[in-house]
Amino acid sequence: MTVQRLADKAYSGIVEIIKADSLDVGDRLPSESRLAELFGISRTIVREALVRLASDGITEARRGAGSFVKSRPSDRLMTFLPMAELSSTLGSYEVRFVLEAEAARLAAARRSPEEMAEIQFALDQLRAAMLSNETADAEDMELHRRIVAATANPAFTLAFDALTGDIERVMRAGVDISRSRPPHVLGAMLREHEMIVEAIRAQDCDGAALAMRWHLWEGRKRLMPGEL
Amino acid sequence: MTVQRLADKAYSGIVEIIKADSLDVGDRLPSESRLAELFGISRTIVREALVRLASDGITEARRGAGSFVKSRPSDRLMTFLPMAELSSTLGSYEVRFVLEAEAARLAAARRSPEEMAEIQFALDQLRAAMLSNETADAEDMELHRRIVAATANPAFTLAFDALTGDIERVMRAGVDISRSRPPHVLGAMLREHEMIVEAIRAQDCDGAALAMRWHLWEGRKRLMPGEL
DNA sequence: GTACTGGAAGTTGTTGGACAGACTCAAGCG
DNA sequence: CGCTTGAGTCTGTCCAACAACTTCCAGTAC
Repeated sequence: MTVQRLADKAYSGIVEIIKADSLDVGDRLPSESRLAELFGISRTIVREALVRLASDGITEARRGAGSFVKSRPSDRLMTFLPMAELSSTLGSYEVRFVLEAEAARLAAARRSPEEMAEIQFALDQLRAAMLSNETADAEDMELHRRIVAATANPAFTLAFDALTGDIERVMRAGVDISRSRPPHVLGAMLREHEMIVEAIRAQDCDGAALAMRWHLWEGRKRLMPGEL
Repeated sequence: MTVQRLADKAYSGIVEIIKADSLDVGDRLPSESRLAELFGISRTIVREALVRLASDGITEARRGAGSFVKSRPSDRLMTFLPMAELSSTLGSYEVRFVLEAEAARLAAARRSPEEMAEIQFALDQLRAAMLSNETADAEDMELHRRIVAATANPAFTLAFDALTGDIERVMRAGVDISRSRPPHVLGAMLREHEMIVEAIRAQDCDGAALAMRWHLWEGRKRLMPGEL
């Protein structure tokens, strides 16, 4: 895929160092000069690798002090996947239950004629693929995505893309799901939070869901008082 | 927050160029030397910015040819937001309703003592921040994230991070929420899809949600027959 | 003994120049 | 017209140096 430039090798080399020496979060990496010497490349290239590592949130450079581990890359490469493989396919369904069921409801309410046509087309494609091929994963996914898209709510699509692993789409979409801050009704907000936490502590499932729904509803009202 | 190093300025400068000159996907950027001259900095620093832009999937460098636009940053910064600004903050709430309410329910059921302690800690932090500062957005977000994390389901966390714009975390997580294909019970599967589409066509909201839930449930049973 | 000061050493940030390898494009040749 | 060739351009890599900053310790003042 990617051409293995020297900077790429340096990148994985540094990741390797973090894993092999089991450097913890906050630990200091060898200096740029040292790494350059170690890999037999120039410091310039080591810097390029470090810039990318920093951009990926794995390391952090402090001028005059050194580069430090910010989050361990092994967390995603080793610990995370194997352990959670099963539970995440299962877990993915868990999320899709609530997400896509609601998306289907909204799609039914809001779909435009054009979106309906696209959904129908995706269904036809799926039918054709199923009859001819053995697998029709792509068509299946496409139909689901069309339905989600018909909610006319980009946030739904965003969540769906994230769940189905379409990271590229996620990045291309609106990243700043604006975090506009509500006015200072801090007291009420804090109380709502406390109610949620209390329900979770008490393992009161319905109570927790209800409190969260209430909190989000109030937050939305605070954010845009006009809208209903 | 971030110290404005020269490379950071170069990064936004290049983004600015792409937007201002409305460079399209596939168009070529000015050469590194030209950019260096333009910004009044050395080529090395321009390269650092380009490395990050490439790592972010915005540009792509081809040796001997130049750097090219791979995906327009304006798509997320300009085109997307202004049009959908209101609807996406509102829309974000719509999704969070269903997602976080269910997350709170699961968190209540599954939280470990450690996770409960973390949730409590986040709440304390939020309280402290609210009393001292004007804004406590970060603490608010952190509390919500802790609750979602207590579902013990990485897919929930993934969707949450995507919705709150924490793309870095999304990418760091396990990207391949494996798309293991169910065995070929194609006939049943197709019929379920048709029911969903039919409900959406008829604008039968509850029917659509129900059909989708049914479909996902059956799909999960097909995927792992043992698990209930 | 303790607290402050100063400086030396080490590290990242930035610069300018240099060369190799790869691509582009057009002039020139068959 | 089609192909080759070569000049010009561009990215990839290296080097040597200086600036700005942090860390740490020795030495001094109290």
